[in-house]
Amino acid sequence: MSKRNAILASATRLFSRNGFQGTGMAELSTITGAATGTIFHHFKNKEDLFLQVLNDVKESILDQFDRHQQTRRDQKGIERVEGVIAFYLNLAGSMEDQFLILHRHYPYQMAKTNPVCRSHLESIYTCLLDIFEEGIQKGIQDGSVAVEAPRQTAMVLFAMVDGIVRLNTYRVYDAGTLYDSLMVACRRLLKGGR
Amino acid sequence: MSKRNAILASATRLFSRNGFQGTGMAELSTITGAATGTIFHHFKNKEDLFLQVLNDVKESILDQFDRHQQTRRDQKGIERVEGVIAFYLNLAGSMEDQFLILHRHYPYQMAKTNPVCRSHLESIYTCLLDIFEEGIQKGIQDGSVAVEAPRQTAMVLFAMVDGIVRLNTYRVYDAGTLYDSLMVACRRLLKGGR
DNA sequence: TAACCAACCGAATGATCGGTCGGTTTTTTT
DNA sequence: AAAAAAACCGACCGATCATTCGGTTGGTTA
Repeated sequence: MSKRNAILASATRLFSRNGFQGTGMAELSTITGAATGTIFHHFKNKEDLFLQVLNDVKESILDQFDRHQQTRRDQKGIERVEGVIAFYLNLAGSMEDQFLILHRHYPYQMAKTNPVCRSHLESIYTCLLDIFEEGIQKGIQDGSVAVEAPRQTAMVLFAMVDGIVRLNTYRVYDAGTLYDSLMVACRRLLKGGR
Repeated sequence: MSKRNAILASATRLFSRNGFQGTGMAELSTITGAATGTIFHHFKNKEDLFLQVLNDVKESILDQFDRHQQTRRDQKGIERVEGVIAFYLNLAGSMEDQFLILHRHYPYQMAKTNPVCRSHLESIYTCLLDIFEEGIQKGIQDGSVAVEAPRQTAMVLFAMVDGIVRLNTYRVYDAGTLYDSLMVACRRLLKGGR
């Protein structure tokens, strides 16, 4: 692996575990075996490095979901939504570091002043919400979903799923057993009262 | 106001806005007008200061919810839950700094090694989940709520509400218009399929 | 082979960090 | 009023921070 990629990989892990301010270039240098000079040869500063990491996070997450969207196109709307949720929960487990970066506060703080950062975050959330909404829309058409406002419902649904992932990450409570309850809640929410 | 309280108040604001590592004692000294020596006279170090802040956050949030629980005891279960959600959303707006600290990552990281920190966080989440669950239990008894697992449902409900608050804080999307959708989702979720 | 260039190195830099300490002022106690 | 205690001050400390810079290396091009 090239030094540049090694730096990016380790930076992803450090940023996710220790945050932006908690990650030191000296530490990164030790772990990767690259001199500090080398790091700054490839990335113009710490913020630039973080943006590259965020860009990779964006691309890998979007890539995963795009690939998932290609499968099982024959399912009913409600089944697609349930499939997306299951995929989301699974991905949050297998791409822990990437999701942890998104669950930290720093990116959103940086997004206030840095348009590149903001753009990455918007791309990710737009993609995720679109996927949820698409399933809902399809469900409305085939009768498997009964809601009035698809976009808002997609947001509420996303907030719920992502909230569960967070509860699980924080480990204040064991939320690992909540997946079934989450699915039940999803079905009730979409099939609607009455 | 005493210097100690001024330090605590400013520390709450700084920790919530800039995080633990992003908050400097020199900055805190400038803002409060207290010399750095004074800060360390009242708090033995930065971590201790943070724990005091977190303790205040815990006490004020628990106090607010305890007070809210004393009101409208005649309501049906479903109405109580809806009232709690409305109160939660309202509180997240009026106690922005306190909620922001809870939505940051640092406290949960610190909780892994610091039992005092962990205890504060557990108190808060236990209280909140108990309140949600209590409403659900009452609803099951009076027939206004139909779910099978009250505790798990309380967690899912909490994840949903807190997720909406986060979406609103991050401001990647305007979630301010989601409160109605959230209430609809809550009702569907509790009144059940069929 | 000479010139070039990107990758790489690590010592050095100034700024900033959390934290200390000896001393002064203010408040409380007696 | 005297003494004790608590609050407060700010210069100072060593460590660590992100970043710089002059120089070396190894492969590619002219």
